[in-house]
Amino acid sequence: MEEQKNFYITTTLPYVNAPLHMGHALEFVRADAFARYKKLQGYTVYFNSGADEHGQKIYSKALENGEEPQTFVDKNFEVFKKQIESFGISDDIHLTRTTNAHHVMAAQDFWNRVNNNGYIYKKTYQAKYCVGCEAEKTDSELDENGRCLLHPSLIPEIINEENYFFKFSEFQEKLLAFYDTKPHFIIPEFRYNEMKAFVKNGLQDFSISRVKEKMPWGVPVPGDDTQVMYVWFDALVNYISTLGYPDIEGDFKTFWVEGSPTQYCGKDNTRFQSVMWQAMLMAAELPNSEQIVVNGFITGDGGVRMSKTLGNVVDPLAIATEYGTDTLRFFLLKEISSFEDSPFTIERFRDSYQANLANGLGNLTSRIMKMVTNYDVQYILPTDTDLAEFDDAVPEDFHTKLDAFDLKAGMDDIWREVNSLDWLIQNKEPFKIAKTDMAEAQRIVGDLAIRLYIIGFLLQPFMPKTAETIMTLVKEKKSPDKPLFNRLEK
RNA sequence: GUCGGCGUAGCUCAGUUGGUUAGAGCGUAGCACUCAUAAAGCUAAGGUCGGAGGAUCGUUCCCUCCCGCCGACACCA
Repeated sequence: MEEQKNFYITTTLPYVNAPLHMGHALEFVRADAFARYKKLQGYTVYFNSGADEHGQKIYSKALENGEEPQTFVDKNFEVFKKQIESFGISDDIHLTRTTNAHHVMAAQDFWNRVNNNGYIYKKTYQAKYCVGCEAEKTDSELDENGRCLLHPSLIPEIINEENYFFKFSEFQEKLLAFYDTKPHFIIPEFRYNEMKAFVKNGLQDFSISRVKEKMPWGVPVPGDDTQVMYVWFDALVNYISTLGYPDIEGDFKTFWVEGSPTQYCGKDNTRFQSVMWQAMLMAAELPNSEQIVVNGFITGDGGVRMSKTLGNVVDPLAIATEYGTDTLRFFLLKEISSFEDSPFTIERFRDSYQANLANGLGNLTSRIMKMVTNYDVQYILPTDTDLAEFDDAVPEDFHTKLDAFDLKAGMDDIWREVNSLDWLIQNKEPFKIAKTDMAEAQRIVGDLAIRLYIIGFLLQPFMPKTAETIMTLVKEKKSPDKPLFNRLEK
């Protein structure tokens, strides 16, 4: 019997107090494309995402709206589901909610496990609190004088409170040893180097709870009803609570232990996923993640940050609505750098759409399929199984690039194939040959149709609807009754 | 401040383990074709490879310095 191939992939869980932005879309679309790619390779895939629904920001926002926090997050979760639908995310995605009863139980179990192993203790935590913001501030949110950036006239209050702490400091050596065994644990490499440097600099214990009196909206700390968990022991545990943890048989075994757990995240999240979460897993004596893939940020023109003030924000939902889900996916996967910061502007988006989809892939499909129908071309298509093993059909290094999470490079390969088919038609001129030698024209067009089919096949993880449309047209020997991608007027 | 990275055609980026004319895609201009969404194809214009100095027979690619940009240096999902 063939060996069972399992694969687990997850995104980070967005906060659901605001609409998803382009960076979220990027993370969802990349993880989804990779999940689809693995499925095509015969893996049984568990694709996880969800919503982080606890914490101060959500609690405050709910109160502002005069709603119960649970009502507020319930409502937002529905909105969230609609939003990721417009990103073309696979139907079989598993969505974890951190307010879900099983997750709450799992977070508490995880806490107990770490606590029983002796890695949790209580001590005084000093937080800086800005009265103007009514929120705790981190050092990076304060200026060089220790003042809040938004309220520089106020001196932040120092709040002393008893919190539970995680003995992060005990994991420096273990983490470094773990990293030594995993040369590609964090992708790209320069992020890995940053994290190694961070760990080598020494680790300090971090606080993992808050006083319930001040912030009741969280998972209760087991055995202490005066405290709730802070984000780490709550949200991060979703990656395994979704798999049925604390049951460590079943899906947990299949996908976390044997499924090469792979986590996508934005670059601001690298440390949480690849250092803190890994130490937490070690403390719980559970297996570590297999790989952390770190995206860059999406910027406005010229690499500047997107902001309402600058008016350069591009809303992924608006793009999906106006141009289609696959077009949004296309741009994110083909034109946004796989690992570095990258600009998304409507002008770039439209330029790329026109060149690669309307004039490129869409037009190519029309011209080939029109000849197929006009010349009554016959051909035999490879089966999907053939294609999966038919290396000649796949651009060289295509799999190597995708396996290294360079999805953009894979897309570039596919478009090289699109361009070469356009070139072949112009170069061989089957439309001229058809006038004198129909058999030869049919042979040429038949080859083109098969190669177009392969493009459709390769495109499945990236642009699932378009891929299906192309494969169906070629299978049924039909020319499209309308353009796949309409040209844009200038 | 410490550590790391980057600066190559209008734009986004490849590349060179130093060696004759520096590449791609998009955009721009021209030619030409007709199967196609007036699309595709061909051709062309466009670069002192951030600046200065050094090592070398020779460097955009090595070394030093300078200028500019970015990231990490913890409690930010």
